[in-house]
Amino acid sequence: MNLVRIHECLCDRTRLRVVHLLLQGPLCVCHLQEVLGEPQAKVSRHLAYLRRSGMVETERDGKWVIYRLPERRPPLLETNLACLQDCAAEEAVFRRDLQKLSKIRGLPGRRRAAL
Amino acid sequence: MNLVRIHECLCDRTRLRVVHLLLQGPLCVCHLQEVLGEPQAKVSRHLAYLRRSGMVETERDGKWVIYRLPERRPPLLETNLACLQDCAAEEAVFRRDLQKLSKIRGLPGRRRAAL
DNA sequence: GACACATATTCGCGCAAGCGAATATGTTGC
DNA sequence: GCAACATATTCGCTTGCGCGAATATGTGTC
Repeated sequence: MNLVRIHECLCDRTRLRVVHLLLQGPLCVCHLQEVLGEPQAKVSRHLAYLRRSGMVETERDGKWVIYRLPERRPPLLETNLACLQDCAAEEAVFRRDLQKLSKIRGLPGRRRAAL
Repeated sequence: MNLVRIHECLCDRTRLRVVHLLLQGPLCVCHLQEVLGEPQAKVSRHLAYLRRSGMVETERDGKWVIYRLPERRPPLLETNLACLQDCAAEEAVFRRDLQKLSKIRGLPGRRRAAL
C-alpha cells in the first residue's frame, strides 16, 4: 500500500463513495448497491478493484459478503482515510450517501447483514 | 476542483513527486527536471496535466516558467495537500527528492530562477 | 436437486493515459 | 537573424480502465 495505490483507489467516483461509506463501518454488497444506486456488476467490479489493492477486506456471512476497511491500517492509509473523512462533508454526493445509508440501516430489515 | 480530480492528479508517481516538491515553494521546470531525473517531455506533459486540472499555476520569468501551487486554495485542496505533506515523509522517494532539491537550491547557481 | 437470491467474473468495446522520439515554440544574447 | 537554451506539443503506440450485457459461482431453502 503506497501513496500511488491509495490515490488510484480514490480517483474514481464510485470507489470514492464506497470507501467513504465503509468509513461508517462494514457493509454488505447489497447495502452498498442500494445506497450507490449503481448496477450490480459495476459495484462488484469496483469492490474487486479495492480488494486487489488491499484497500478493503471481505468476509462471507451466509449469502452475504461483508466489506470492511482493514482493522490494522498502516499510517499512510490511516492519514488518507482521515483526509477523506474530512473532505466528504464538502461534496453533496457524500452527504446524500450518508443519508441514504442511515435510512437503510434504520429499516426494520428482513436481514441483519452487516451492521 | 473536486475530490476525484484531486486524486487523479495524485495517482501518478511523477505527478505526486511534482506536487510534493511544489509544497516546498515555486519551482522552475528545469529544477523539477533535475530533481526528478525524468525525461524533459515526460515532466512537461505531467505539468501540463496538473495545469489543466487546476492543481498548479504558472508564470513566465524570462526563459523560465515557474510552477506553483495556487495561492488561494479551496478547502478540499488544502486538506489534501496537508495530507500529502504528512504522508511524504513515509516514502523514501520523497525524502530523496527533498535532499536533491536542497542541494540544487544551495548551489551558487548560474541562474536565480524560482527561489 | 431445483430454485431464488447474492455476488463475482468474463467478454467486447471505446476511450483516455502514459510513454519515447521527434518536432515546434518562445526567449535571450550576440 | 542566428545560435543556444528552456519548455511545450504532436505522433504513433501500447496498456489499462470503466462500462453494459451476459454468464458463472456460491449459498441457503424447500
